[in-house]
Amino acid sequence: MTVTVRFAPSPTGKLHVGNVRAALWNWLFARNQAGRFILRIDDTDQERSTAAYEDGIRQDLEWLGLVWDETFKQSDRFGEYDAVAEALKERGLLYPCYETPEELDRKRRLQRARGKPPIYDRAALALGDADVKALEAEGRKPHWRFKLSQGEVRWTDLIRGETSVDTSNVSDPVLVRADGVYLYTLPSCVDDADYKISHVIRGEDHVTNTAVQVEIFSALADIRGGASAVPQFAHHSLLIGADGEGLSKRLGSLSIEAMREEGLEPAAIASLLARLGTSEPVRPEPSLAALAADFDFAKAGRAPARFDSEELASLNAKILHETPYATLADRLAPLGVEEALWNAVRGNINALADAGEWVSVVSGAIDPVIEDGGVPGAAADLVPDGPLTEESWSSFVNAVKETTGAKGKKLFMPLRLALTGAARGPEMQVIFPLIGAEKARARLRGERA
RNA sequence: GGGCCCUUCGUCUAUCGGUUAGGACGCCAGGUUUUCAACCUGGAAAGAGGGGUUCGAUUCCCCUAGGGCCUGCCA
Repeated sequence: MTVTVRFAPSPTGKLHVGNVRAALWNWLFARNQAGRFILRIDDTDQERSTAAYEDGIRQDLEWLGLVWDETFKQSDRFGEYDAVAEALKERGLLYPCYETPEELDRKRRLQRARGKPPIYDRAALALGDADVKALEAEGRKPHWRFKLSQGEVRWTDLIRGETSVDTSNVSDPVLVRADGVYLYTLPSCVDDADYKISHVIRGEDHVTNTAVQVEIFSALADIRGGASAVPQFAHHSLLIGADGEGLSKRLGSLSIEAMREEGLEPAAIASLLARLGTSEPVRPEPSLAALAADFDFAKAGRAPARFDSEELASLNAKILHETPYATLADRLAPLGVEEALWNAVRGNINALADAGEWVSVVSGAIDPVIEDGGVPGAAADLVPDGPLTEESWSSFVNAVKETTGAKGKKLFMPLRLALTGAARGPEMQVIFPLIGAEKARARLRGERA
């Protein structure tokens, strides 16, 4: 059986670290198993779904390199859902309820106040024909709930091991809203079955949903007469913030779009999210292939893992440090960064855009920083003539040392400041020849050059 | 309130009753770079607390504490 997985975002918001981790794990598992990765857009709620969010999601996934083998939208499949819903109604597994949201809310409050779990009381099941007529006469439209077995649902979770949920602790889920909109539960099962999804990989926030959906898969198999096609499940732990608090409340700054705009490399994001919370050490991996190669559910931990954006920043720098010019040429060239400059500065930058700042140092004009004219002034006359090489720097510095008597930091820092205008940067040995003798002399004299 | 899950260095984790409790990242120190970064070497650093079970518990059981998730006509 070929492995088929899906990532199913709702286009009602942006992708963030949490859901992109689910996408990544699905993608990596598919790649590891030579399987297929499907992108499904869960847009049954046409009111809340927007084309802009959908485009954004696709753009983010492509940027990360999570290419899909197939994609579809749930809004194109209402006919399938309708057919299943009708069949469920015929079997009495999908029943109409007439409570308003306010009434349901009141019931739940009451149950809590009495120390009882807020589980739907199935009052609608006791309604007679006359009751229903009266309700409909009031103008009420029903919403539809799936009748749970109220038994134990078990599965062997690829991450959590033997897992069971007693569905008597769960309210019968609403599958269809009063306005006719399908909630995510039913379409998801229908699609998973129709697209032969073999593994459902998602966060542990879906564990109870899984129990419910396992029952729906059974009903589905019953309706369609085939063997039950319940996928395998893998529920990964969720991410929490570096401070140990849940991530869900403040995902704004953690959107993939924001990270892209900050200049983070997709490989850095993937390197962290693929292995955070696993026993595999997080290390910079420039390619998704390497991450896919050792992807294994057995390495996943069950405890929530902390997501730290500083860790991401440091991974980003390390990945840049080892990336050759050719790989990034299409992004570096527009910044005016040529290969020699890239090789000179890449070990010293945190974000790709930082390389652009060195362009003006080597080929543009900068204002030199002269704190004490002594060393630079003497050095200006000692800059060798002609083209500079990597050897030029040490002979130049030695000459300055002999002339001025300065050494160590007092020798070096004034030269760096005058020549580059900054207190830190790549090795002067490589940056000096790129600056060239002419600019070097001018800057050492304190002139803008 | 109820249900489920979790708890080993700062962080992610290994250990499947007997270990000097290992690794990675970070941190600290030294080296190197005549500076910073990078790099190299070394070092410090952990079983939440309390009860059991056992010859022996980080490991198995219970309680407590702490954390996460669910408890929607969201996904």
